[in-house]
Amino acid sequence: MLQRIYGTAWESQEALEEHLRRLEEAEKRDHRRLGRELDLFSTSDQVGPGLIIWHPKGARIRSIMERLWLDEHLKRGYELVYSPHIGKATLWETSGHLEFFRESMYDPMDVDGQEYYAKPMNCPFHIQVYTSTTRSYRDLPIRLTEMGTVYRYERGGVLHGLMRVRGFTQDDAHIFCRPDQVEDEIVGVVEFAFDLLRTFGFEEFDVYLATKPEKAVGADADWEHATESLRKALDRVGVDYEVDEGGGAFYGPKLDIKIRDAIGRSWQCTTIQFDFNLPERFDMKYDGADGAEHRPYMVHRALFGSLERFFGVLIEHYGGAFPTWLAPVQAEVIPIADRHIPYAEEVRDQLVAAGLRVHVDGRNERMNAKIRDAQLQKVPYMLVVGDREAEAGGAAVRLRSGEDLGTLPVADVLARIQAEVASKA
RNA sequence: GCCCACAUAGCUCAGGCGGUAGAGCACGUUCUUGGUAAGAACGAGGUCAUCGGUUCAAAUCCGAUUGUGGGCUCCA
Repeated sequence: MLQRIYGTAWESQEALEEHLRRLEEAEKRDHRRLGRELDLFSTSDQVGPGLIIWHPKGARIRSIMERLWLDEHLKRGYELVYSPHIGKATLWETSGHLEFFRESMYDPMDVDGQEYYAKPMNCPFHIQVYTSTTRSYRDLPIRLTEMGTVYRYERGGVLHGLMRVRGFTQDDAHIFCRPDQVEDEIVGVVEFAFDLLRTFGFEEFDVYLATKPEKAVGADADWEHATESLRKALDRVGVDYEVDEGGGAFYGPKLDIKIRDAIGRSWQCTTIQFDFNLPERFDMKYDGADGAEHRPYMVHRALFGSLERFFGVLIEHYGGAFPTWLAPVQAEVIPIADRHIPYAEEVRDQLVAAGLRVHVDGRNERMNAKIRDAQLQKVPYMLVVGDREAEAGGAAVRLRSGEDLGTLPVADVLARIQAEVASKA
């Protein structure tokens, strides 16, 4: 009989204690625990493992992420598309997914005698946009983006909270361009990625450039050009990276960005991948200046990676204490006694009218309990209102750090929160 | 998918070497109307994950299934 025994060894008592502290810190930040405590999301046995139910507070944060995502993409020349969640077997035969990715796909459903598969990736659909008409070299680059929800069969033992799931939404985009545009496109994507990740509070990154593996499709010259453009782009943007020799996908070289969270853990989110396979399979082309047909370069990229995973990382990074611009509830108005509820609602209405997310704690509890609960919910601003505040037309401001700002006019409270939101601090 | 462990109230857990279960928090009602991290009393809430086996009797023992956690492998 075989028995597995796990153990760890430490050089010193201090090293062990440090390790235990980290474990404890990680447990406090565990997104599954915070997801429940802060009422952000859940999973349900009735729905199925690896399928995420976004609750109002989690969905609030997601919608903020999605708005930012859309604005930034439109600013950067991407065009928004939407595609269906299922597609015919022939589509996945053409794409090669049934040949190479079948074990991650769910069994097909029968629709009028045709087999349809839930999509594990968005690319074939975006390619349909491209191939729906003839393309000129003047049309390129074409950048198509979509919050695309995909379904992948993941083995039971690997599922984990939001980090590894069976249905997830990618902030997907596909860039189709000419060889001479590749480098600038990659620079654009890399800069975009760092901008976006920094906005969400991440400062440290590990970048990996994965090159051609043994088994690969596509011409050597294309691989070289693509890999070179990745290198050059990284140099131009000025980031350090490691080369993962032979670690690319069979269809193209790639660049992965891992982010370091507040307690030093590393998470894979952003991925930028060339694809020499799909353009061939779907016979994508454009008319060149020379009058001949050419194959466009294709780049897949996801910056958040998946919204689910990124949200999980965000929760752990901030330990649930989201910055004000992301916080599902930005301010909790705390009436001291029942008679202050109408005034509390007035304050809330003023702030909500100005676009803030504000809630009144009108429960029959003592102010102390309401403050405690708002603290535990990690609400950035607590606005205590009693006789004095109602009289003065203000609110006593307490921050979740415990700091007491004293009584401020409602207009000042609004200005302060708005400034904080605008700075995304 | 593989190895190991676990599954008792919404949450965190206790108990139960076989005779149908408890606490704290949360929830409801009432009292209280309180000035910066938990006011009080009362109440409701569980076919002890599911299915099957052993037994006079299963929440408890056994098996399977499902789910969860940790690890392996793979990925967004």
